[in-house]
Amino acid sequence: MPFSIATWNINSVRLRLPLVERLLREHAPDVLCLQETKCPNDQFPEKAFRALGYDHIALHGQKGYHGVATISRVPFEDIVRQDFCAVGDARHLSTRLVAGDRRIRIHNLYVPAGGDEPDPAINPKFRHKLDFVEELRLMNAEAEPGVSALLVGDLNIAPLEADVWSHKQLLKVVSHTPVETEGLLRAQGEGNWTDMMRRHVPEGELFTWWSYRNRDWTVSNRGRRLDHVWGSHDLAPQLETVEVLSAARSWDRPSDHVPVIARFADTPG
DNA sequence: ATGGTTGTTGTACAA
Repeated sequence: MPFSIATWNINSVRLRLPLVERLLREHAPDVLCLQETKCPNDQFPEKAFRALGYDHIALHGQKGYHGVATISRVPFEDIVRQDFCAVGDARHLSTRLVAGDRRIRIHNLYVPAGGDEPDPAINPKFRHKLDFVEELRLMNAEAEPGVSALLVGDLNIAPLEADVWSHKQLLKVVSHTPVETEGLLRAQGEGNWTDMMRRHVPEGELFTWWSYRNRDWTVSNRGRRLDHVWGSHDLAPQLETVEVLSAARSWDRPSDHVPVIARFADTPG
């Protein structure tokens, strides 16, 4: 059985429920990982997802800020919520499910944005972001024997030069500073993760986010790749496609992030 | 160099 997963920073799941429904109707991923739901668990619009065949819903929400949700057609075997940096933020949600002859652990993550000033000595939000990425180094794709792994979400860092519209102009801008990009790539390597988006599109610009602070995002195309799909190495040969739904940036009242969908083939034999 | 927009909440703050 093939397997597909979508990740999307939705920036309020209640406000943009029609957009999420459109994504599920038109692209029908097996699993959808949402970030920035900004929705307490008891107010999550579960009915709308069940109506579309997504009966299995794992939540880690909080009022007003952050919040992640994992929505699935297939049941979860296990659900874990990790409190990164022990500050009580709802920024991580881990689920495990069966897809064909595989078991897959899925980490859904929302890394702190980090504020505007890229100096941890004077900006506590940036300090928090760097600490969060440090903790991410401990998240290993091979942590569970016999279980494949995916790590998706808004990591709020664009690690490669081609992940931003101007490498030079963003070197001192939070999301693309060397301390962040090096930290993220270190976490990726130490955790035995494959960057599935770059496996599919090794070179050239690849963006998933365009600021609201440009009236028309298509004119200057000043994007960044803040959203990611990482997988355990065993899943890499199974990867068929990664699709960045850039068109969603122009949907009615859009999120500033667009969905990313990865599709995997069945294990041969 | 600066300011630009959006969502939630409350008349500020985070992104």
